[in-house]
Amino acid sequence: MISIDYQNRKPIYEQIVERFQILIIQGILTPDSQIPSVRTLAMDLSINPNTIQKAYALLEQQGYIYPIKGRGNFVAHNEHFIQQKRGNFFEALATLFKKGIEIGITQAECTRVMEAEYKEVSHD
Amino acid sequence: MISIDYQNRKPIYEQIVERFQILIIQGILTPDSQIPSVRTLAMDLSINPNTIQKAYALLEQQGYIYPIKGRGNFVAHNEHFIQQKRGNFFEALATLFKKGIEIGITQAECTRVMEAEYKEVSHD
Amino acid sequence: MISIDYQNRKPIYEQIVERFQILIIQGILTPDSQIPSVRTLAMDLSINPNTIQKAYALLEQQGYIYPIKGRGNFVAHNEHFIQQKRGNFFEALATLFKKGIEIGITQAECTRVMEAEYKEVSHD
Amino acid sequence: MISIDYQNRKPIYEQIVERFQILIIQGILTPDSQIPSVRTLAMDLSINPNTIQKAYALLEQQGYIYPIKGRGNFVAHNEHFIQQKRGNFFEALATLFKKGIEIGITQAECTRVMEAEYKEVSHD
DNA sequence: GTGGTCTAGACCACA
DNA sequence: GTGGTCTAGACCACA
Repeated sequence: MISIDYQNRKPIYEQIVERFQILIIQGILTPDSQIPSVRTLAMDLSINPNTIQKAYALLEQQGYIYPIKGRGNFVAHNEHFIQQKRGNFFEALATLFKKGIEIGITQAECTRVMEAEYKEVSHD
Repeated sequence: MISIDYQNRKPIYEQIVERFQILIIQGILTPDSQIPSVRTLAMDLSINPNTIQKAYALLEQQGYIYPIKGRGNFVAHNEHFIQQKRGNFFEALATLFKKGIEIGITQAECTRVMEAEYKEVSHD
Repeated sequence: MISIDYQNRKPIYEQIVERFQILIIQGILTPDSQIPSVRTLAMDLSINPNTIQKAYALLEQQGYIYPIKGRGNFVAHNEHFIQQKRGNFFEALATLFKKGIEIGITQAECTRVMEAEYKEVSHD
Repeated sequence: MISIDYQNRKPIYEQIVERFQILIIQGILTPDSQIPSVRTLAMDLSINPNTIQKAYALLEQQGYIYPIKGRGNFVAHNEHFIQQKRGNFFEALATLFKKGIEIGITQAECTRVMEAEYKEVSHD
């Protein structure tokens, strides 16, 4: 369920954080269910445990997961972070539109891209 | 015309590169016009000449500017890179929409953001 | 595998870039294999790490290598750049013949040089 | 008769030197004929007189021209430098073939380029 | 004065 | 340990 894209310029720990965020928001990982241990996931992805550690620390800090000492990490039940994610998205979108406007991209061109992406989904 | 945002996580040299790209694409810097010398710009922004050097080297490599030895750097006349920039934008936009879809953002919500940004521009 | 010619007027970083290009094109450095770290190579050649950094940055930009943060740099698998290199060669060759023609060099003389070089190789 | 290519990475003074060498070798500039003064040529090409000065100094040093104080610079009559030029050419050609061999260019491919260039000339 | 190369050395993020 | 960014400063070729 977690995979790493080494071509991606984003740091690995960030990729892991985002992947878990999406799985939790989409409800694929349900509240109170256990997530893989640091060691297990590190082995599975064959990356440094420090990296997983860092990702889990961030997820905990953001309220996505909670630890139980000696047992492991579990998905929190908190609807709050969906709003955070949505906020981040809208901010990123607005920033991108600003950049597009700077280089002369028209609204019509953006609409075309948007429709293409959303149509693709409705076919699934 | 060039300013640095130290809050920005982007490296200084990248900020400079992007700023020049926009000024050139928008036609504010016209072909064959001279851009500030490495030393001058370094002084103006009070940063190290090496950092400017790096930015200029990238701009040259991407075809935005060309150097004349002993004279300085000049804006190239190449319509080619506008297309590159546009391509990058559309790719980034599509990627962002994909992310939005993953967290349940609707097309209507994206449209609202888009219209807000484009209306702001038409008011200028 | 990498050596520097201080007599050569070419900058050190360029010599390093070209050396790696050849090693990669010849398949001596295979795709996904790791190349020496910036610091290691700098120590081995007893030059400044920044110079290696610059060479690696260029190789990355040209698609010859790709970095994994915190791990190192690796040879990319891209057949594309062999064509680039070939193109560059043919262009350089044509330019040189034009110069030869200007000073009255005959085709027969060029052929003689060519055969000498290619014979030398077949003896290896 | 002299023109400068600013796109060319070669320094201007070198371009001027080479251009004169060719004109002299080809006999277009005949022995004892006067070449333009430093100032005149600098004006015509609208470049720095220092640059012409440097070019003429090199040409004199290589025996292509000789100065007469108060009168100007004149073409020398020396068949010697044609041999030099030829030597340089053959050396450059051999070096280039070596590079081509390194990246797997065949002799047949080189021959094709050579024939194309020489055919083009015979049509003139 | 102009850009280009290089060294020495610091500091940071990431794994 | 690994690469990436940046500063300070020197030295060079070129115009």
